[in-house]
Amino acid sequence: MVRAPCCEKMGLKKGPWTAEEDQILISYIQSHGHGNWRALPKLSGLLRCGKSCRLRWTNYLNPDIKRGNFTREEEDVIITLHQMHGYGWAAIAARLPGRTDNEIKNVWHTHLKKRLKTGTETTQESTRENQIESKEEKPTQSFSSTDVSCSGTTESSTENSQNSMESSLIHDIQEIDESFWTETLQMDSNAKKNSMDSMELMEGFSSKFRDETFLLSAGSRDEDDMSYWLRIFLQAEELPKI
DNA sequence: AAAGTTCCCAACCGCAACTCT
DNA sequence: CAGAGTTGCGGTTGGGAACTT
Repeated sequence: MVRAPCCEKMGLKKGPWTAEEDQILISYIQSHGHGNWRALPKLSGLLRCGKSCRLRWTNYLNPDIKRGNFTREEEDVIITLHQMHGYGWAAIAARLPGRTDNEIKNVWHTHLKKRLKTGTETTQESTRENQIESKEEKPTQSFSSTDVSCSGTTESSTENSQNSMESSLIHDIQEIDESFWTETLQMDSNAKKNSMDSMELMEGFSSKFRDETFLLSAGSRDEDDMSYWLRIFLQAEELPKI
């Protein structure tokens, strides 16, 4: 497969985006959508390659993106899913509404890796990080709950109660077997074919669960409540094949 | 206050998968 | 079915901000 020439084309701008460029991209997508990224720069008048436009939009300008720091719960979700998926950032991002794969990747490399390391150094559990570092063997569903809950070693007493809740959730996550992810990823693939985006997929999940009524035990729906999504994952094992 | 170092994140690169003709 | 074009993903990097000496 011959790679299509991209930014090396003369005349295309690289580097940080200016506010004007952002505005052009936003207004163009708002009025025309982004059917063809490659044609978008030409049509919108931007001196950027389509790839750069797509990245700028998906990682920064998209209004669906949740800005700001990651919550403790989000970080724990990343750690947990990472231990299951390996470096499947896109798969993890699909399960953290409003977060991008790039963002998650950055958080992992800047915070979570260290956090895990610090945690593992202070406990008897030092093997997991080594396994992760050793270039990601196939992700496995069998891991110790202490691997995750040990992260962040010096917690305040208020955080301790939160940690115990997280530990409980994480313990539940361990119960999800590989077939869940196989099926979920298959759903992702099918959803892509149907042009569903990840949010629609998640909505599909939640409405499906509501239909099944077992969401009754999952608490109230709140887009920003990571516990909600965690519970969705936990109960997804019972999801009938779509 | 200045120089050096570390941290963080937006953006780029290259590959692979997917879609279209 | 093959090949060209397009999109998505993960790895990596450049440079500004924050911190330390």
